[in-house]
Amino acid sequence: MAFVNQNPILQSLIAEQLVSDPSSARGRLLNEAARLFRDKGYERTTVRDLAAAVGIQSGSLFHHFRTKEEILKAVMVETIRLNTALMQAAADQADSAREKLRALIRAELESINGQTGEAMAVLVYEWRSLSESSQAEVLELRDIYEDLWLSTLQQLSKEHQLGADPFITRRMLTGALSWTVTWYRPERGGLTLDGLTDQVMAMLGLDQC
Amino acid sequence: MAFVNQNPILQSLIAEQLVSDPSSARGRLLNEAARLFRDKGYERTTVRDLAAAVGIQSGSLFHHFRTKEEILKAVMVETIRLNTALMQAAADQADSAREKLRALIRAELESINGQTGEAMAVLVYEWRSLSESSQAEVLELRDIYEDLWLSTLQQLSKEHQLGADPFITRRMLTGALSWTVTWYRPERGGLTLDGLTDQVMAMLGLDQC
DNA sequence: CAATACCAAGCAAGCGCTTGGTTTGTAAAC
DNA sequence: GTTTACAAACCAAGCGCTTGCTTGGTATTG
Repeated sequence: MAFVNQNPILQSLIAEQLVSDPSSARGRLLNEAARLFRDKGYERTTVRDLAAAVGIQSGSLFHHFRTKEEILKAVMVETIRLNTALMQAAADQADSAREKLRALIRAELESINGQTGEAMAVLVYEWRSLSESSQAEVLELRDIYEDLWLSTLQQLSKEHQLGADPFITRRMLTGALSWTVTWYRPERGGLTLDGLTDQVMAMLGLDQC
Repeated sequence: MAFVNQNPILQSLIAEQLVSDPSSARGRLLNEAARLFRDKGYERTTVRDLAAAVGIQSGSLFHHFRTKEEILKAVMVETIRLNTALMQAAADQADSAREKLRALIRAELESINGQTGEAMAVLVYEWRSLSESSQAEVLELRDIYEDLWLSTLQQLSKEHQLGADPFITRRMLTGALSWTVTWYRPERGGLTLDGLTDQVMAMLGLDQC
C-alpha cells in the first residue's frame, strides 16, 4: 500500500499545512468523509458511518473535529485550496487565452472526475448543508478560484472568440462540468478526459477557429 | 386568492389525473413539499415541517401518503409529466431544428426558474434520496423527456450546425441549464429568460450562423 | 509522565410513523 | 327537512429507533 502521491503542488500545500496529508489520521478521515458524503449525501451519512470508515468508534471522531459540520467544512476548504493551486499551475503553463481556457477546463474535469472527484462533488452538491457562517468562509476562497476563470474568459471575449458573455459562460461551464460527475465514466465508452475536453471546446466553437 | 393557472396543458393533465390540482389538498402539499425540499433538502425537511406548511398535524400526512419518500416521488413524477408535456408543445411550434432547440432551451429554463422551479430543482438535486425502485420508475419517464432533446440535437448535427456530439451536448446543457437555478435572478440584473436563452444559443454558436 | 488518541457506554433530542378516537362532508332514508 | 349512515380527513399522543455528541476512563507515544 505504498501508494504515494508525488504531485509537487499537493506536497507544498501539505508542507504549508493548508491541506492535510492523506496518509495522516485527519487526512484519511477527510478522504473517506468526501467519499461517503458524495455517495450518500451529508445528511444520510452518520458519524458512525464516518468512524467505521476509518476504523474507530464514533465518539472518537470528536477528538479531531468538534462537530460533524466541521468535517464537511474541512473537506470543502481543503478541496478548494488544492484545486485553486492545481488550476493556477495549469493556466500558467499555457500562453494563449484559448489554451489557458482549455487547460482550465481540462483541470476542472480532472478535479471532478479524478482522484479528488469525491470532494469536488461534495463542494458542489452539499453547499446547503453548511451553516451560513461556514458558507461565507468557503465563498471567500471560491472567489479566488473564480477569478482565474473570469480573467481568461474576459481575454477571449476581447479577442472576439467567445459567443456569449464571459460571466454567463463561466456559470454555464460550472454547471456543465460539475454535472459530468453524474454521467462521465471513462472506463465505459472510451471517451478520455482529453476527448471530453475537446468536446467542451468544440461546443463553445473554440476547437479551431 | 383567485389565482387561477389557466395553462391549458396543465388543465388537461389535471383532467387526466396525471398531475394533482394545485388547489386540492394533495396538490398544495406537493407544492409546499417541493419548496421545502429545494430550500432545505429532502433529508433536512421533516414530516413535521411538511405538515406545518399546509396546516395539519404530522401524523395526518400519512392519510395521503404512506411514507415520506412517496411524497418526494410524487413531486418528481408529476413534475416530469408536466414538463414533458410543456416541452413537447414548445418544440411542436417550431419548424427548423435550430428554432426547436431554442424552444426547448427556453422551455427548460422556464421550468427551472419559473413557477415549477422548486420541483425541477428537486428533480435534479434530490435524486439520491429516492429508493432504487422509485429511481427506476422516474427514470423511465425521464427517457421520454430526453428523446425530445436528442432527436432535435441529432437533426442539428446532421445539418452540421453543432460543434460537439449530440449526446454530450445534451448532457452539458442539462448541467448548465439546471445550474442556473443557483444564480439566475431575473429581478436583479435585468437579464430576461429570452435574453438568457439567447446567451445559451450564442455559447453554442447558434445565434446566427 | 504528560499529552495525545482512543474506547465503552449512554444521554437528550429529534426522527418517521402508528394508534385510537373525533370532526367534517355527503348523500341516501325516512 | 330532519335523521341516519359512513367514509374521508384530521387530531393528540406517543412509540421505537437513530441521531449528534458527551463523559469518564484506558492505552499509546515521545
